[in-house]
Amino acid sequence: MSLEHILLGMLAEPASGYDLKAEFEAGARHFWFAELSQIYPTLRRMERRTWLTSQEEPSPSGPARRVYTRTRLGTAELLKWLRSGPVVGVERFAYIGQLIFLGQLNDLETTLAFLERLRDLHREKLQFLKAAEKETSAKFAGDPDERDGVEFHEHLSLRMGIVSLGAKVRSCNECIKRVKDRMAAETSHV
Amino acid sequence: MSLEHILLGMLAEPASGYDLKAEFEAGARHFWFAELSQIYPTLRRMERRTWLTSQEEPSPSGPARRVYTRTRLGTAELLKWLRSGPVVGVERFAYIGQLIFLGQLNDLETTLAFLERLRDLHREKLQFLKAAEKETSAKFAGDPDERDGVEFHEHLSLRMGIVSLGAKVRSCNECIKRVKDRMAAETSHV
DNA sequence: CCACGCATGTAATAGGTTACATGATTTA
DNA sequence: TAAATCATGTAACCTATTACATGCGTGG
Repeated sequence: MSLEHILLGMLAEPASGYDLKAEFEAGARHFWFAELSQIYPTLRRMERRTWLTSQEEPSPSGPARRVYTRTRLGTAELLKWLRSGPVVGVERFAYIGQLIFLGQLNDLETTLAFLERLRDLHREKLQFLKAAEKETSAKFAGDPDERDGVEFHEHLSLRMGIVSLGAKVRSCNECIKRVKDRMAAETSHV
Repeated sequence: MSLEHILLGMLAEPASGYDLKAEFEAGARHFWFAELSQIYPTLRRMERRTWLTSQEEPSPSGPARRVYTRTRLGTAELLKWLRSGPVVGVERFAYIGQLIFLGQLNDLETTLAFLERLRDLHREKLQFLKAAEKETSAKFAGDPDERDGVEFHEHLSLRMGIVSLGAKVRSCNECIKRVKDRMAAETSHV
């Protein structure tokens, strides 16, 4: 399972399940996501495996927080995962299937609307990543070398997301052009 | 669930579970994948819902085949799904997390090896898609307008995959360059 | 007093993988 | 006769989503 390893990575500093969920919402959302109802039992399981320890802490506002700390064993497991090479799981892109099957409808107007909507969805995510990059690069305006290792790697991951989402937007635009050309060709020689 | 809709789309022509699995292996693999042990019960469920009907057919080689045919109800469901707009599920990219967490190791050699391996994995998939595009575009060398709607849409989906994977390869190369620059900067002013 | 944010969890269900079971026909 | 391909399925398990339950503290 990867969620366990993602949580190990996020637990460089001690945090509660609630904190980790907030981190998914705030920034990690572009590469992973988990519900609280999955996070809580997963943390418990990891504690049983002695990858984590937990302490209950009173909260200034609300019920007691259970704060998890990564153990040496947990850190060792994380390193093992990182050194095992990139984990590229099976990818499932329903919208690519939809695009293919729209051929059975053969209504280019619908295909066009579909592609424009898809482009807008990609564009929204792209804006989010670009905003995040702008925010961090402002901090290192003078000398990008000042970034520490963690910040440098975070920046790499943002660059990856930005380049790859930018291409998705462009690929939608390319397809939109192809559809428009085909529509024009159809009306002209019918 | 999307697998049901993917199968509906693939059943433009009657096919068995075994056939559908083969189609996933051959070409649909770049956007979806399912095991036989998931396909068989799913087809049965769809039949109970009257989206499909099935007939047993003797096989020339091997046990009887259960061939599924899409009903008008199944087709209606497919169209409903297609017209509901692009389905962009939650994306989980473990390797982006790994790249971020490699910052905690802060061993640029390991990051470099990771990125090179990731690029090679993306490149392999890209080669597969490019080969598929070449194969089909050879068929329509003279006039691309000769493609029917199905072939046209299949081509669009290939273009999307090629542009987007190409960008992933490039984003790896960009990151590799950044890592090398940082390594050079480190050795020079230490 | 009610809504909202903080905080933890369980239960039921759905989606997906791995392992196992069965048996026919073809090819080496 | 053994292995490979064809063909269908079940069972156990893991992963993930949705719905539900509980309760504290703060601000309107």
